[in-house]
Amino acid sequence: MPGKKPPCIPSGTSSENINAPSQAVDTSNTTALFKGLSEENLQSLLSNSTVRSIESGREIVQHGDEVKHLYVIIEGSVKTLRASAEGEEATIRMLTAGDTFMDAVIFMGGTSPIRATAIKQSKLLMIPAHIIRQQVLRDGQLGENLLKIVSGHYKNAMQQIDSIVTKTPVERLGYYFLKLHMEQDPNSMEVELPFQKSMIANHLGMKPETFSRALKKLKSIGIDVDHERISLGDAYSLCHYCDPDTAFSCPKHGTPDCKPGGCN
Amino acid sequence: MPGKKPPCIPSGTSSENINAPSQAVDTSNTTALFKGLSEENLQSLLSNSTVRSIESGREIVQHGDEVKHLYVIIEGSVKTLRASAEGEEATIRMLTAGDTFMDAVIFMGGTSPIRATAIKQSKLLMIPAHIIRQQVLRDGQLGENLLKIVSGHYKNAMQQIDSIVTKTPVERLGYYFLKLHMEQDPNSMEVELPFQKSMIANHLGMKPETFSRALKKLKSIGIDVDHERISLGDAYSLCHYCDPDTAFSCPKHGTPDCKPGGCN
DNA sequence: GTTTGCAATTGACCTTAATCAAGACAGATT
DNA sequence: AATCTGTCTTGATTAAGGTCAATTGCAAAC
Repeated sequence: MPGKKPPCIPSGTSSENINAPSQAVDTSNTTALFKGLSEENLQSLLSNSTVRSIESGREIVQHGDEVKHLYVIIEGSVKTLRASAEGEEATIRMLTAGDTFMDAVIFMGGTSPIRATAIKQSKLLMIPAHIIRQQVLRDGQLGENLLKIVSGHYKNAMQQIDSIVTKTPVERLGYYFLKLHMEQDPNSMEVELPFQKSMIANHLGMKPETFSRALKKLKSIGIDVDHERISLGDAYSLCHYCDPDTAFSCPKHGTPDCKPGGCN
Repeated sequence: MPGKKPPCIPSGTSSENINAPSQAVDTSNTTALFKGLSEENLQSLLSNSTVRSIESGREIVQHGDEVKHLYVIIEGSVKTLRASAEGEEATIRMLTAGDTFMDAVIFMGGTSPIRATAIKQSKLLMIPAHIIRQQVLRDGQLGENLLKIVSGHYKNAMQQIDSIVTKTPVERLGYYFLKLHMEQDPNSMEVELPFQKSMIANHLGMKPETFSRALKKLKSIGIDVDHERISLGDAYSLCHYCDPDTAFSCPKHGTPDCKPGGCN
């Protein structure tokens, strides 16, 4: 396997390190991490943190690194993935502003089982791992916030497993679109793909070619994708791909037209 | 899809409910959950808990249930899984004594995205979810313990995703055997399958037939499986299926014979 | 306006694991 | 011992998705 060699360059490269200005971080909508923290505890986190800019494509954390920070994305996007020695990748999460990562890893013990890569020019808030670990013992609210965050990741991972094992590529794609639709704007008939198609394909456990063919099949039921714009035929066209779990948080749930995949 | 109907009978069936005798639970080796808790906080958890026996095959939590307890397995085994309406299942975890479940779910918000089923006659300690949530805010140690547990689950889920996406069935099986080998007894040349083969097959994202054929291939490299006994040809025969992450916690790591899958 | 580069698409082909259908085997029951 | 039951194994076939290779399309760079 020549050619595609896993990058072995030490990270921490051409990136400016600024000392954490607490005003640089919007603590209100940025994250569930800071929710409900006392002013004192919040400051204690922020005053120890730094902000760092990183350019697209750079590795933030490598497989096997000792993880020294919890990261909050201030702007840009990042993906987390597992990569095999053969160069094959399995994308775990794709993140945008407000998301955190390495939040779970710092409680795992041992080195990082995942890699994190910037997929856009990004600005990251870095909170030292030892500060987090220390403060969790004192601040129950922080613990609860982290538990909610990590549990959420776990839930997504379980859905990802489920998708890959039990669903066809077309169904996986439909399900992914549905979730995008719901988190972006459940009333709009347009959805936007927030990431590169090949990256989404990998996240859904399929090859770009298969992704492309799946798009074609969705077109035949009224879901048209032009570049990164998805337009839905009618408001219910994605409902077929719904699962009971997602239905629960859907405004259309209960409507006569709501027939999630399994109920028929 | 006739025949295999998803069970829609309310749970909470023929199961004896005993009021939590704290001496019924071995708090020392049972769980990471209780580790380092003050006597007072531990008692506060246990005094509110109940113990329940459940027979093999019974549902403990169904998809969509509101989850009212965190469960600790005192004896027996349990699996957690996601099931589609078509009757297809994706096994997430397979648990034995000392393991906890619904630990993450109670922090997710909403109803349970997974099902839990007893796969052996089991005895469970049930700690009310509201007690846990409440106590996390007061007891940082409990929060840390839960974070470690849930992060561990997340890590396993990521490895599961990775396995299914990037590895062949034989590799997945080898990897699974390796992990069994390491957690059971890294020095023994014998490993025991703790679960039914068809269940392991599902957990690894393959059909029982494929599992069976994978066993055959492993036999040709000296890993022989007779019923639930796995015997290894030599101590390093599973090393080929190792990943850098697992290598890290392997006693053989660093040995000249240690060549994890990717290093060659 | 042309060129270059990358992502996405399309088609032809092939590999792999799922499917379907028997058959083997062990453990329990009588 | 004989039957039954469920699990596992084995073989033949199929279909889904991967692979390979060529092409399109767009956007940035020249």
